Amino acid sequence: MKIALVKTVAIYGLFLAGLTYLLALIKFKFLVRDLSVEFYVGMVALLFTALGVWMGSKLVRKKREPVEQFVMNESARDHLGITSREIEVLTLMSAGHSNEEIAGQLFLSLHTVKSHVSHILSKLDVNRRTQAVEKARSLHLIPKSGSSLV
Amino acid sequence: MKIALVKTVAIYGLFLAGLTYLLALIKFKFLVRDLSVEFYVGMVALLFTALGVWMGSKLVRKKREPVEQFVMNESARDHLGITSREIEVLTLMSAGHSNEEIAGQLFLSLHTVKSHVSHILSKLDVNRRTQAVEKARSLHLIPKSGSSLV
DNA sequence: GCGTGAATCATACTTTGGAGTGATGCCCCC
DNA sequence: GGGGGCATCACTCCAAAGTATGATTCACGC
Repeated sequence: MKIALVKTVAIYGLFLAGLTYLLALIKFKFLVRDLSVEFYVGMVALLFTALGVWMGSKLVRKKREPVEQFVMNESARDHLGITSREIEVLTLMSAGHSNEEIAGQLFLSLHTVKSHVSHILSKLDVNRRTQAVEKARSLHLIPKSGSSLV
Repeated sequence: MKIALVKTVAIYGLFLAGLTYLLALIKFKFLVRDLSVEFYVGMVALLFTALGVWMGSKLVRKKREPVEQFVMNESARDHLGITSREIEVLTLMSAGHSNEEIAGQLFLSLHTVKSHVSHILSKLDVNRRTQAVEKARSLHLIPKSGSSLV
């Protein structure tokens, strides 16, 4: 994470240096002091401002993008003793599926699904599936609504 | 919204112009062509890059901050014909409350709550409360989980 | 090899949810 | 002043969810 940031900054730094050199070169090769210095400076300022905006937005976006994607809160899961199979059931529950639909999708009997759901409810210390989904989301055991899963 | 953005850009543009003028002035007043042009250009480039980064991050942040807070999707609500009372029930449903609990909190009979819930389900075109909550969230009829409400 | 725990399926039972239908009072609007 | 939508309450019926308890199989670890 931190290394990637430093690398990005370094790359932009090198890019900046190269661009500066190039500009100076162009000035001496082709413009030969004929153009006003103010105009030249203005061009440089514009160019580097644009570069700065680009670089800044790139850095900011790098910092924010990972917030969107889901990472499982493993410690909470382990602490509550919730198994991977229960997470599967929980995920389908959160999509609004009935026990019977979950049974169909996971190739289980309705009994087994009910058993899993019961365990989930007791482990999350709630007594309704809707509450279980709420709690699981707030504990980052399952993604927020709207996220796509396989 | 859009006006504020334009205003911000205009202010930064003016600031840029002023800074350019100031730099040119300084060059002619005090450095008098003694310093190498490359060094001068480098300074300008650095300064304006920094300005660009600042400006860029400012603009990006302006765009992202309001995303956090909840705004009701009025058009969707009106289009589906969902009433304010139904939104109240929906909100409590989304917190995982049972019909009886909702009845208690809103000082209603269980029958009335069931009636509201039925209307909500048919208006949202679903047949389970968990799905209704999912759909209502995705339509921005109710806040995402974790948001605080009165 | 024996205990432990996950995953599976089962039976029996209670509670909650949801569909269908209908009634009443209220307010707004033509 | 009558129709329409909303909010409220009511009753029935069936489906789904949840509780309780327990059996079986399998894998893992000491």
